[in-house]
Amino acid sequence: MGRPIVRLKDIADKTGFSVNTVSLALRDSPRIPQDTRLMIQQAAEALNYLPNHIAKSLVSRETRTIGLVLTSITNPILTRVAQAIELRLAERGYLTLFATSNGDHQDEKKVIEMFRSRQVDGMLIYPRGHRELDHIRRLRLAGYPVVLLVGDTDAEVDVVSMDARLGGYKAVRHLIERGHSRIGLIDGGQQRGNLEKQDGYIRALADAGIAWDAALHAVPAAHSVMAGYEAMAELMARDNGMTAVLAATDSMALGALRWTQQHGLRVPQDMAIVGFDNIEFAEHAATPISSIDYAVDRVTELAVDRLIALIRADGLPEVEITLIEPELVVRASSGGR
Amino acid sequence: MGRPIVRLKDIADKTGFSVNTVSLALRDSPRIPQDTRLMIQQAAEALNYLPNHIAKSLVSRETRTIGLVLTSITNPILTRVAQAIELRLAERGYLTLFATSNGDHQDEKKVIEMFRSRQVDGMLIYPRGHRELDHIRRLRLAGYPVVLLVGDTDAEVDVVSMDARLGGYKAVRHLIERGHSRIGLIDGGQQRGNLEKQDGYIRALADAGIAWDAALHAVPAAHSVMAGYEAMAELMARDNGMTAVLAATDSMALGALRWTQQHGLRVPQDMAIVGFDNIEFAEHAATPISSIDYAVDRVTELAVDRLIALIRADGLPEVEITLIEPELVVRASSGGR
DNA sequence: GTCCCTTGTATTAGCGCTAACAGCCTCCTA
DNA sequence: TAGGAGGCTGTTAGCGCTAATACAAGGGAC
Repeated sequence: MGRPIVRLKDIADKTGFSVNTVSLALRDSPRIPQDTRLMIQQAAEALNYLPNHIAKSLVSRETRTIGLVLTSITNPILTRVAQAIELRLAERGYLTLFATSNGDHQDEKKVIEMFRSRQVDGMLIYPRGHRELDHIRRLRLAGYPVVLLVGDTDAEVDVVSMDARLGGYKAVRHLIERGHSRIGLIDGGQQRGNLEKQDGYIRALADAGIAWDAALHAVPAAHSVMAGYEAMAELMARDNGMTAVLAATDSMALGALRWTQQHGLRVPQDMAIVGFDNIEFAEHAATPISSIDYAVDRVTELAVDRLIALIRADGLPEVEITLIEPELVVRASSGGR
Repeated sequence: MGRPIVRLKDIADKTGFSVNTVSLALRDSPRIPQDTRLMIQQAAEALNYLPNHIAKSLVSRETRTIGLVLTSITNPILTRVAQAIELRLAERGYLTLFATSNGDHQDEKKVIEMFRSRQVDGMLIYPRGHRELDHIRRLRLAGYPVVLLVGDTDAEVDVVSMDARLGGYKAVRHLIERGHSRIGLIDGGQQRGNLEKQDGYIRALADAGIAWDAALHAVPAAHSVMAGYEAMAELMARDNGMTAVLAATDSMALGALRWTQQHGLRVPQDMAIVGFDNIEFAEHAATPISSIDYAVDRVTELAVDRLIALIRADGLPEVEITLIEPELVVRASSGGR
């Protein structure tokens, strides 16, 4: 490869100053007179000098890099989150190292180790599950700035997240207000806030005096449109009197909608549908789908703010859990407009 | 933050060996006898040692990091590409530094400089446009491994990409075969392969003896569903006798479909629709949409292979342009099945 | 003219690691 | 028993940069 690497030394040789003087001049130190500074800066420009960030990091002990750990991105909302985070971090002068855990606990641990080895200044993590946060807690205790992008009040690590429980609650309450009492749940499995969604669902039902009914509960293997379609088929086959359904992601809600279309059900008259995340395709579906909005901007902004606050902090600040109240966007699929 | 950093020195102090011996032992050098090696490795484990990748990079002159430059991710296909790339690079021991250019030329340049400054081993770039590749060509000439993820045969830089021109050609030929001659084009502007798509469109028409008609051409500002919807409205308002439409992305195709639904047009009888990228939501739309498949797996695999080959290469290998022939997936929106 | 202070610069050390080399044993061979 | 060969480990230097310190020259105050 042999790239032509221009170092401070080369500028020093060219201008006749020492490496240290060049370093100071390029950093606009007042200790170097203006004339000298300009001359050195011009020489640097002429040589097309680019500072070696690696060497700088070794000295300064900060890389200005943060690690973003995601599970596999099947859910479109995660990509929006990732992009928004990258953008906000870039604004603050940080680059984003990116890795996916594939929803596997061992992989998640390995990825975090890699990031540590590369001396990232902090990490934003979508953990695989809520039950296994010990390794992340240890990270925090070791003084590593970490913010989880999903979590609960008992995480013992900083969290900035959409309040999925409240989202589930709001969605179901909305359906109950529209007169539904047999409300299905297409769940998302153990991953990423779905236990909270399920919990919100259960509480809203309970508050209305409606008991949990396993016959109304489906847990597909994936989060895809197809998974939603099949879950809907399964629920309908059970002949459970269902008149409304809540899906843990909009993709699955779209799958459910598709099933109703193909089987001659009218939405919302025969079947009301509510999804999660409020992705673009939910709004523009054949029947626009009501959805719990993810508030990507607020979540990512607060998460990045918090992470940078942790990086700048001295000691080990108190854990802060920020759950953002999500809005329900009512559309035709649940009788809106 | 003051994290407790364990260095080789700490292991050396604990075991009584020198730093160098420790370093060799941890790298399983045959020059260190087995017993010593084991003992040192255990000590390292006990201290929870993690090698400092930054320091290693400074010496080895490789960071095992590659930079991925994307335009803004509104197009869902880009996120799939990004994820697939991250995965393949991870398999080969590389981490992915991630940055978006926002479709701005200056930002693109700045991002590339940042990556250089951070000594990435190579870059994968979705350039903003095809007309401004000079800075990337210079990168290549300076010996930097670069692969473009979109491009044309005259790029003078390595390219691995879907053959968008051929995709456009195939889509239009398909529509012509189904009897259409007034075929609209909802274009994607100058960005990311859309000039090629347009060119394919024009050639297919020309081959069938049909002239280009500006009245059938719309160029929305974005790639969103809404943009497709509005472009469709604009095309229909022109009263141009259009019976089929090709959209440069599936998102826009979905917008076009939505317009037809709201205005009582039957698809495909009154209006055939074909999109690009074959995203999940195209397949499961109210009327499943025909689409040119992106072949994410092949593109990303070949791109990563090529990049790593360039990284390992000695000199400056010949430019290699790989355009992958895309398949047309015919669905109901253009009369399939 | 001495002293001190400022100004501008060079020198040195060190970040954590690797690579090249040097040195000291022990053991074998002639 | 001298001499060499190997095995094992330590020493030194250097990656490109920054920070601390040293130092030389010039200018003022007394």
